[in-house]
Amino acid sequence: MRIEPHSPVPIFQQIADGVRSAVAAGVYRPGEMIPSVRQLALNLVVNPNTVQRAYEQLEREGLIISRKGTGMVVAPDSKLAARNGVEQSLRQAMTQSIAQARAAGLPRAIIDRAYRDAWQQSPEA
Amino acid sequence: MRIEPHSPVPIFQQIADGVRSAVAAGVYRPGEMIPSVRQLALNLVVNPNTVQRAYEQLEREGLIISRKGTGMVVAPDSKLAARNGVEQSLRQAMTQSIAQARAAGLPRAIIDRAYRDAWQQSPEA
Amino acid sequence: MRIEPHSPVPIFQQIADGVRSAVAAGVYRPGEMIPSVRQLALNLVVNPNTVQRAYEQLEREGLIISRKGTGMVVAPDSKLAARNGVEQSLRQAMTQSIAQARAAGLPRAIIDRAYRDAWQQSPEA
Amino acid sequence: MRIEPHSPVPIFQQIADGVRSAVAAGVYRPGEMIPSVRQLALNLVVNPNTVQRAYEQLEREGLIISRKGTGMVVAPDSKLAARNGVEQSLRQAMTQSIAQARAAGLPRAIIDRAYRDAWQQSPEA
DNA sequence: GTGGTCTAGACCACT
DNA sequence: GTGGTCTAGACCACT
Repeated sequence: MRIEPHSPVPIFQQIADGVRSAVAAGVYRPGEMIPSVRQLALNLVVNPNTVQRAYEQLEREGLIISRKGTGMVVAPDSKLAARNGVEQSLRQAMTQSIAQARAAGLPRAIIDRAYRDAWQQSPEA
Repeated sequence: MRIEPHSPVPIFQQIADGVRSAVAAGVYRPGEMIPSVRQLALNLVVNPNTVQRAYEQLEREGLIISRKGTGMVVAPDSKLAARNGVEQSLRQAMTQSIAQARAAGLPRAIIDRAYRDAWQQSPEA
Repeated sequence: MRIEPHSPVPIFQQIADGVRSAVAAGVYRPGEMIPSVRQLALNLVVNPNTVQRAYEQLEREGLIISRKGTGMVVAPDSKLAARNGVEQSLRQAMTQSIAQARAAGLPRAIIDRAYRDAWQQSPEA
Repeated sequence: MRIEPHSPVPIFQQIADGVRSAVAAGVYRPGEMIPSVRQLALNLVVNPNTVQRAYEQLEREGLIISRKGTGMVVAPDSKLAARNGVEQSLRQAMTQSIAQARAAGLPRAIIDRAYRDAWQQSPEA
């Protein structure tokens, strides 16, 4: 997981997105523990409070469960929920991108090609 | 043009994107004037300073030219430049969206469907 | 609104409860502004971050709306929502108190008297 | 006895409350032994240190007495003391709940109904 | 001035 | 060591 410090997307949001994605991909499975607040903060070279905020959001979403003194555990049935969350934000981004492109008068051929090219550039899962 | 005040994308950026898109679509043509800072600020319910910042960015991009005392004019040959700008940001957004979805393990069928659905939801140009 | 710094209830939670209560009571009405983060922090002799956290929670509950550069506004229809929130936490506290008292074998007469006495001690609204 | 791990009330406090309630109810009688630290920790799925802290508090209150090598014994005359402790915390909770509800403008009818409903929901002693 | 995010550093409850 | 809360202080976007 990489943090882009100059992105307009807040760092804590990037962290939450990254962990959600990892849960969706099955990197962390229900019942497993995810990195501790302090550990992940060290890895990402980020303040622990920032990681804490990301984890709080994921707990509100029901993806993880916090246990004092023990750590954070991936919630049961969280994989599907995470996948849905990722798909939802994908759809939102797609819709907005395409709407903007069409508003600017880009022809369908151009947009379709952008989509295909994006596929080829993205790393395989 | 709509402003989303809670988006992580700064408002001035959203405004710049919107105007660029309008130039690309030919809504504003080379030599024509675009809305005054105050006028657009009123329309979007936004502070004039914010519009000002957006216009400064577009001027740096060469899409518009300020004429003292009269206002901002669309630069000659700006339509193609605007189109290219819009396409570029489209490609960037697509690439990032798809990369995120694949990282989360979403299968191609899901992503393709999201793309098709996004097309149907977007208003015709 | 008073903060009890040694209460086990977190300060930010006490602040959120206090503002929710004020909205429910009609002290702040829909469309009106509530004290700024910094102002309330000064009043309560508390760090601005702590107030910020309380306001974030209220925004998630839909009771208030934040506007960058302007301040926080009470949401429309928020009074009823706030009242419901207060009533819900009242019921929860009551249920727990009574359950504990009965578990300890306190007779109904004692519990009823505690309830009546509590009424007399509480200040009129 | 149930522990709510996410309650703002510290776990050791919840445990102390539970044991005090049991003594008040006569579940544990003067001279009898209460569960060992380890045993109760296992039951509640809690760390022994936490139970230890709860017992220390009860010992300070004079409700239980530690006998080296054998365990904790319920103190003589402790039943009445425990009852008084439970009643006192009941009154405190009631007073605070009602004060909060009235501050939020809830009418008496609503509060009375919450009280009656709480009675019906609580299990018989 | 106003909200939003972040760092640095501290203390608490719990394991 | 682990999560949860809080202070002090800074910078950013927006009004």
